Amino acid sequence: MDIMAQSFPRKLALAEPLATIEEPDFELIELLFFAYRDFVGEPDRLLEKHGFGRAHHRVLHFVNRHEGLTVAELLEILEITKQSLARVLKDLVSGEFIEQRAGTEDRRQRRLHLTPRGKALAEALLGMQGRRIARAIEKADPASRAVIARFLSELIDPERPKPAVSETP
Amino acid sequence: MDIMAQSFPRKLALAEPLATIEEPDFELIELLFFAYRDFVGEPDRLLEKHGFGRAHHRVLHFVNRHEGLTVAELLEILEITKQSLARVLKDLVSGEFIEQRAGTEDRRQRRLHLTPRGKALAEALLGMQGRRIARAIEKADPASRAVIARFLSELIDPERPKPAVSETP
DNA sequence: AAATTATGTCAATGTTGTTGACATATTTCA
DNA sequence: TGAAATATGTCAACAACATTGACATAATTT
Repeated sequence: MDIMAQSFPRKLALAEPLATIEEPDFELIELLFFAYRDFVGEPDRLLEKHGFGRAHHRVLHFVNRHEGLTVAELLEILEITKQSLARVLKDLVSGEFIEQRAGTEDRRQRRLHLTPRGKALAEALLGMQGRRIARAIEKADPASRAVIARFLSELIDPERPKPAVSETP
Repeated sequence: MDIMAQSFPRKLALAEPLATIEEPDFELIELLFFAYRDFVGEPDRLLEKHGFGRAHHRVLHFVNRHEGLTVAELLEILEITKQSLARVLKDLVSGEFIEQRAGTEDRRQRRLHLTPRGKALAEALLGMQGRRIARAIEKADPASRAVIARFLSELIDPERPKPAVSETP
C-alpha cells in the first residue's frame, strides 16, 4: 500500500440534509508535512557544513530580506524569545555572517546587516528553495501561482498581525 | 513597511538572451514558512495540555492513518531514529493513547494501534488541520485543490520512495 | 531626575533530534 | 538443528533549539 497514493472522500453526507461534515483532507495535510520537510531539508544540509541549524537560516533569511532591521523586529517576525535569538545571533556575528550597527536615530538599537559572507550564504540557501519552488511551479499554468499563494496565505492565522519592518534609515 | 505585502519580479532578463535567471520567489518561500508554522501551531496548543509535542502528533497521526503499522514502518515514514521514536512512543503507550500488539504472522513485530483515547486525540488534531485546510480552500474554485496538491507533491524530493505500509493482517 | 525602551546576559529547564553499543525474542536459512 | 538475520527495546551521551525569569546597561523619553 502506497502511503501517498490514496484518495479520500472529503465530504460526508449525513442524515441531516442541512449539515455537511467535511472529512479532513488527509492528502493535503500529509503533503504539507512531507513538502515542508524536504523544503527545509536541502538547506539544512548546507547549513550543517557551517555548524548552523534552521534557526540560523531563518535569521539569515530575514536579515537578507530586511537589511538593517532591529533585533526587536526580528523577534516579532520569528516569534521566539530574546534568548533563543541571542545564541544564534552570537554564532552568526562571531562567524562574521552578520554585523550589528547602532541605529543612527536611536543608538540603543542594533540594526542587523549581512556581511559579504553572510550574503553569500543567505543567497545560496535562498537559491535552493527558490529553485525547488520554481521546479514545482513551472509545469503548471501561470495562474497556479496565485492560487497557491492565496491558499498558503489563508492557512496563516488571520489575527497574526504582519510585523512591521522599519526602513533602513 | 508590511513584510508580506510586497511583490517581486520573479524573472530577471539578462544580457544573454538565452539565459533566464529565475529570481527566487520570496513570497512563496515566506508563505510556506508562515503557513506551516500556523498549521502546526494550533495542534501544538492542544498537545501541550497533554504534555505532548509535535513528535507525539506525528506518531498519533500516522498510527491513525495506518492502524497496525509496525515500528519499522513508522520510522521509515518519519525518518527519525529508533531512539527518537522510543521516547515519544513510551509516553503515548504509558498514557494509553497507543497500544502495541505483537504481530500475528511475525511475533517480533509490535504493531501500533490507537486506543479510544488516542483515537479521540488524533481526530481532534486532524480536525483542526482539516478545518484550516477547508477554510483555506473553500473560497477558491474546485480545480485549485489539484493545483495545490500537485505543487506540494513537486516540492517533495523525487528520490524519496514513498514508504510502504503493511496491511493490518 | 525618573521612567521607559532596546538590547544583552545569566542560569535553569524541556523537547526533540542524533550516534553507538548492546540485549532479547523471533524468524529464516543453510 | 544451529547460525545468521531481523524487529524491537534500551542505555548513555550529546546537540540544537526552544522556554522562563531575573537582572544589567545604555540610551531615550517624559
